[in-house]
Amino acid sequence: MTRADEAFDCLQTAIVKGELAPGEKIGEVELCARFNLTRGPLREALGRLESRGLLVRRPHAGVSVVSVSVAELLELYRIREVMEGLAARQAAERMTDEEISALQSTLDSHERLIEQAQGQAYYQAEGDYDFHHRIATGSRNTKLAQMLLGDLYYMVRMYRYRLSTSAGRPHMALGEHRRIVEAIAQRDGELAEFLMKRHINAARRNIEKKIEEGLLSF
Amino acid sequence: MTRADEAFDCLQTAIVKGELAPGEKIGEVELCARFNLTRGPLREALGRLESRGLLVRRPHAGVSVVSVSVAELLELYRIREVMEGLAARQAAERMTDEEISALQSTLDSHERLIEQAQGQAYYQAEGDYDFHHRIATGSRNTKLAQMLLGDLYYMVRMYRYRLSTSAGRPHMALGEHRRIVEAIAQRDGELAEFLMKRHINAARRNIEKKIEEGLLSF
DNA sequence: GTCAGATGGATTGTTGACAATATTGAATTA
DNA sequence: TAATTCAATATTGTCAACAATCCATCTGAC
Repeated sequence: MTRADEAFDCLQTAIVKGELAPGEKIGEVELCARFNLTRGPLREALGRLESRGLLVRRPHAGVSVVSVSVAELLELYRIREVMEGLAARQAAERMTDEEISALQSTLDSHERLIEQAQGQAYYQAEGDYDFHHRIATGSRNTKLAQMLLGDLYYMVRMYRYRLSTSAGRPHMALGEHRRIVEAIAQRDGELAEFLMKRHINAARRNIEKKIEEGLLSF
Repeated sequence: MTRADEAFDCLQTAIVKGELAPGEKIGEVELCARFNLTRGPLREALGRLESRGLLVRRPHAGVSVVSVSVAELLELYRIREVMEGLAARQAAERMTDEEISALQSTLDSHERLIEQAQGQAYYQAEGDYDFHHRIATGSRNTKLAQMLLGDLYYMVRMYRYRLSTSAGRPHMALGEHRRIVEAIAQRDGELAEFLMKRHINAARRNIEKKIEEGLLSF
């Protein structure tokens, strides 16, 4: 692992976890001091992060974490809907039997986690992330998995940390997950796509509802 | 425009146009000499390109242009199908009337270009690119446009240059384009999505057919 | 008092040299 | 003769200094 990779990981998690506030204009030397880096690798990491849309960089004017809106979060869910629908369909066609049973096992442990840590949003979010992660890789579509895992999920997690809006509908989400896995196990790609799209659509509408209720501030 | 940006553009077009062969392991100093750059900006550009999946970089082992297969090209078309379907739907909902008439105008000029330069694959491909470009931006979905314009289209164009497989069905494609624009003009997002998906699906099957006929070598 | 312009400071962009590591080739041994 | 190990070399990763550019503040005029 090279220094630039370390810098990339550190900065990415820092942005996702909200340790670097959105819109915050932050200098390179300050970042170097904070993460014990030198400017060379840092700049490489900054370039990569800019290319992924997590921060913007104006020439001679410094870098700033991308400032975001709920409207854009909803747009992300629209993208997720179609892309993860495709991922579910291809996963149903291509996952090995071992992968499918492993997926079912993770759902079981998610269920236990939900029962144990009632309302602990963090674990729910992690379980959700695990589920979608497995299906993305199971699609055997390299670019699709790359775009989902490398771009979209990081942005969604960033919003999650920032708004602390991990749905709050764990049981319902788990049930939807089970039905999707069922469709995959039956190798019914069309149904898996339909269910996945509906699942993400429900999550998006849940956020919209919270906005209408005034529970999400901006 | 900074040196790193120049390097990024130069390298990207060089990769897309095939001037840098796939799988070719190329040294940094050679790249510097070729594009009149120093290693600092070059490395930044390399990081960005790696993050976009156009080249791979193993530590202490050099960079090499991503080597690709037709199977992966077909996977790209699967992704395009769902993403551009979404783009068409949102474009139908959100494009301004001015944008729509501009889109119709571009189709007219494409038609003239096809008539004039019969079989000149290059212009057809450029026209096709223009069409999809306008719809992606017209979706008003920042991230969606970014993913399509910044990632997928460059990869597709790379394959196009490499295989010189610009469909060869210009009139049919133009007709499909017209029907899509018609749906957008009528603000029928659902129809626009359906037609766009079918359009890209047809393009993918056209490539598959050529493979079966042995016209595409690898 | 306010706006315009210029200057100083700070920050970014760039460069070249230095250190660390993988590859390649040759030499040795089984 | 083939495989393996070792060393030389070339290439990449890293660093610190230099140059270019922007931003803010200060000064001056209207």
